[in-house]
Amino acid sequence: MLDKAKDLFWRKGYNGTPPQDIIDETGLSRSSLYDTYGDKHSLFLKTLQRYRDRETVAVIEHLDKAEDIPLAIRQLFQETYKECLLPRGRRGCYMINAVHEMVPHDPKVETIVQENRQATEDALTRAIRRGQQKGQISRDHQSRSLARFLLNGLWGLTTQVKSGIDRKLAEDIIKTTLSFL
Amino acid sequence: MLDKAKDLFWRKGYNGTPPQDIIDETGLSRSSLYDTYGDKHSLFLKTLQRYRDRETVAVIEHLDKAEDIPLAIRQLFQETYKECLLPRGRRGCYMINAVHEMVPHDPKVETIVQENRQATEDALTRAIRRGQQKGQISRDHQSRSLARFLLNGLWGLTTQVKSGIDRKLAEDIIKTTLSFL
DNA sequence: ATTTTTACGGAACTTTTGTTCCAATACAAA
DNA sequence: TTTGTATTGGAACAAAAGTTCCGTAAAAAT
Repeated sequence: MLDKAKDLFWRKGYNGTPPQDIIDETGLSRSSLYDTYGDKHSLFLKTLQRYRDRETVAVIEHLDKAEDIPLAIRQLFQETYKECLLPRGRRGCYMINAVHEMVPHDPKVETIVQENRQATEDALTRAIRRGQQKGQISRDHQSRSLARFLLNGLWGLTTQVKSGIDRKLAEDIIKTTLSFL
Repeated sequence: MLDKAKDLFWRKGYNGTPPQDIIDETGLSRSSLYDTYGDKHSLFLKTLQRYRDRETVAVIEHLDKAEDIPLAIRQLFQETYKECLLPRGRRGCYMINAVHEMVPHDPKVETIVQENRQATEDALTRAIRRGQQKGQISRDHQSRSLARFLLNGLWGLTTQVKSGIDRKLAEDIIKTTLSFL
């Protein structure tokens, strides 16, 4: 159920998804929806937390378990690219959509997004530090600065994909970005 | 008038700005608003075109006139940072807000955004090519690839600022990104 | 088997949103 | 001065959004 609601919010945004759509998509009754999840805003928060608990945690594990760090980072970029496109058309990244639609006027969403951002930066930093120790990644910059740089490129990529760039362009961006490691 | 409407859309988004707010902010009467600008969507398109005709054109001129290319690019990043914050709080970049809120389901907005993106990429490419000829910028990558890379970093930055990163973090990202030129 | 809890269908209600209409007023051109 | 043209204030409307309520049915617990 939460996944279906998440999918709707993902593709059409929070404001673009009326309760009726959620009811149609999930098959849940109107009253059950409100009884179980509270109002629409609470429901959205639950889907956002669910996203963090699944997707973000998976990314962090992926990085923490990686042996070949440059490869793991390349995979992260490529997976992010795919996730922004599928299924059913350009939809961007759930967290970053939330940044744009909700963060400036929604403290609860802001908190989740910032925690999420920080956790990802930390995981990237750990991975890069290990990569530097292994000699897989340049030591010209501090691991944390590189992590921030990569995260910035990743966030840029999600927006570019949503704006409609084609696959070749995306790969050129990824290639150039990763060449600096 | 268009600037006041633009400012509202910028801070609160298209869906977050009801006609009443536009009326209150501009002092225009309800009927004049609809007589002069058509419906809300047409009004939004006009503000977006206005943004392109002013801000984007200014960026392109800035790049095309620059002598010290790395400096000009640094200024572009720093100006973008400021523009995302002021006035009246984090608001991001007008074009990129439009990407997130409108592009996936609005062909007219999509067209404007893509033209805008392409024009900026082209201007960055010209500037980088000149910088490479002058020996100010590394020739390790093609000018167009570097331009795409920078644009990606710029778009990432606008989102990060909107998400609430502080000044130091923004400067670290800018510094690392520009160090690869 | 009976009580308690949970879920459902659907009517109904309040706001908000986006838009139109019209009569009255100001303004410009003739 | 008259005549035509914008501009305004504001009422009014239809549709959509978000939420609540309630009587009934299904499920679980006792």
